[in-house]
Amino acid sequence: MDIRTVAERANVSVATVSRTINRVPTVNAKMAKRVWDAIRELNYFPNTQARALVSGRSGVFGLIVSEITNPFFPELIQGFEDVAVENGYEILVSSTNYDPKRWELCIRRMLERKVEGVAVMTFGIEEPLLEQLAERNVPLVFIDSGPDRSQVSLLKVDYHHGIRQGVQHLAALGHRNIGFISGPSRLRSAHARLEAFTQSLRECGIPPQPEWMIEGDHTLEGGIRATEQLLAGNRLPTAVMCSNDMTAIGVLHKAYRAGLRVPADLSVIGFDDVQMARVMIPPLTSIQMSRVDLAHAAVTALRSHVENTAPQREYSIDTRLVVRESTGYPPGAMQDLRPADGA
Amino acid sequence: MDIRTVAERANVSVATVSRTINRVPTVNAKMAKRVWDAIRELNYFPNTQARALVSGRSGVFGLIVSEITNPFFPELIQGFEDVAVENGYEILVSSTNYDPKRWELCIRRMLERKVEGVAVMTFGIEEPLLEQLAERNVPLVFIDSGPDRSQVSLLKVDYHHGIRQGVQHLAALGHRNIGFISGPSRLRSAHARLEAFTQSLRECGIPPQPEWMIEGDHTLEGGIRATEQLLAGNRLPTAVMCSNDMTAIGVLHKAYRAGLRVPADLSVIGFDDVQMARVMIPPLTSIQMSRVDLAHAAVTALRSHVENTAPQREYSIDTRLVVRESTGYPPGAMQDLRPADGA
DNA sequence: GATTTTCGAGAAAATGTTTACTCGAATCCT
DNA sequence: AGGATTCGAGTAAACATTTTCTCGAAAATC
Repeated sequence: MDIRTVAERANVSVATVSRTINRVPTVNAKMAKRVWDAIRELNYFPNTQARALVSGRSGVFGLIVSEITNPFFPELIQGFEDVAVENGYEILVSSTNYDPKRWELCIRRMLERKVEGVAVMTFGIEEPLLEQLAERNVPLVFIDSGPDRSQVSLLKVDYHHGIRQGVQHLAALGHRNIGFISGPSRLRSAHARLEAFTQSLRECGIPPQPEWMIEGDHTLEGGIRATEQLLAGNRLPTAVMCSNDMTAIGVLHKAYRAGLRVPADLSVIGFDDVQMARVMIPPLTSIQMSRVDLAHAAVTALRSHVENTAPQREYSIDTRLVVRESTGYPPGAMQDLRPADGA
Repeated sequence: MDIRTVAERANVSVATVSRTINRVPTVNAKMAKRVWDAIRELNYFPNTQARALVSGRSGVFGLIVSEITNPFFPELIQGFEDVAVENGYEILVSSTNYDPKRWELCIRRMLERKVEGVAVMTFGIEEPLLEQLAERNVPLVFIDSGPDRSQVSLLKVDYHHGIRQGVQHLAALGHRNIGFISGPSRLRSAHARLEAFTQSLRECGIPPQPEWMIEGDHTLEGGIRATEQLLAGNRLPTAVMCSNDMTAIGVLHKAYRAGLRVPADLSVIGFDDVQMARVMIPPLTSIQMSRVDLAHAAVTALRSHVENTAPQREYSIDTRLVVRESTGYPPGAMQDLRPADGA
């Protein structure tokens, strides 16, 4: 069944059917009704590929994420899907798993399916591979930083705000010895978070301690390893901030293994505020970065490029501290804030 | 740049280029080389929409999941993506969030993009909506149960094996009072799990206690609520099995809130064995159902339908117990298995 | 060596849309 | 009222492929 069938049934030309479907205003209301009736009766819907072929527009946005199994990303994907579909776009999700081979496949898939724009929501970026997209003038959106070029937008995350809130929170509780487990150092965003941390530390008059700045990799295992490293040192910080929640969960786990009580012996702050943070034991204090905002901004940016309505180059995403129970007074402060029961 | 450009460059006809790309065996090796060279030099790749349009094959498989934010699903999606892409298919993922409105949108998206098959990996199924897919002869795969029709395959999960292992494990530890938090009762799979549980219980000579069979909804909140219900009763079981890991994590959380130690006061077993189970506090004993197996079987089933190579109607997926530390002797057994330190 | 068969490459139709162009009718202006 | 203009619907070209058919040349048969 195709548009011709509908045309015959409605006694109009195929062009009229097409115009009706695409809501071209010149079509007579009476005919439009005939067409819509025919469409409903036949349960017809247009063939996307034919449409895409002739119009040169696939109606698909690509979304590249680091790894779909990190709970941060599903929440992002969900948001992206929702707002994309709402605006009539389909999405093509692909995860790189930090593997260059997969990166290549990813890009290739995007290219083959002729996506109209790609949101690169991974934190590590393989610049040379993205060239292929840029070459073909595919609009792109990045988090934090990307090539400065037309057709490219940036989602600037205000790491500083949330991280400063976190540091101040810890400082207010009396912590002076605060560690940080960063993401992979080659990642700009990981660097930015670390930078925000040390700067916030200085603002609070606390000198950063290099021995407590550990490089993680944004995974559970990375968090566990980093904690081991911390435990192996001669002095332990009383609090540790993490570059993401998975890392923080790894820390929680290793602390439990090592018999360290959180927050009595060690306060922990995560970053992202994934759903799971709420039910960790203890519930994880974390810095929230809204996946919905991120997704919304990404789709908006992409849309504004393809439908070129004054494309904005930068969107800003803010972060804020969510205090739960993985942070408390440092050991020796002679107090324990942990409530007996809560929500 | 299109196939014509390649044809000119290679000095052959477009038909030959097409045949070369599609590896039709009749094309002369020498010409094929010329074509491949041209393709490489031009960095050409075929237009998927045109291809799909004429061949009537989109090369896309749909994947419908319940909710992408339940960690079970991302792992499944990842597996599905991997094996689909490996076989030259693209995937279109959509999540229903248990919302009939979204179900409808889901199906519509699948239909519009002309998917060649759909894996319905959600546990609740909206039969009437799926009619639309069946009508158009789209091959389908379901978990557990679905309409008995040609073009439909089933992934039969052997719940019994894993659940029996779980019950036996608990019984061996000395538990006689075992609760179960099921999924929504209208879900066949939830029912199947509950069934497997009560049967296993009987096999161990333990009479099932209706007051300890609580209906959850496969979410964190459901697990929390179910535990509250359990706590409100006059007798507490010494162990509780859950229909999925999210529920179990909710139980862990609520137990922590209520000051119940796991496993000293209450043993907990999950189902699915999501990645996160390993790092729960304490690490969660769970019944594993391999996402990779599931994904693999789903794609295999779909492929065998579209490439109709003797489509198999049923695939069986097994489950097995993974013992961690959320299970131990029941209170009063005067022993504590919890190790001082571990991995 | 002539006729038939096989083989492989090219020409062209077909796929389901959109959209520029065409063209008749209706409206408008003088 | 008659010509110009506007309006809206239909015709057909275009999109990038695949695939059927065609057809010439080479191979095989007698």
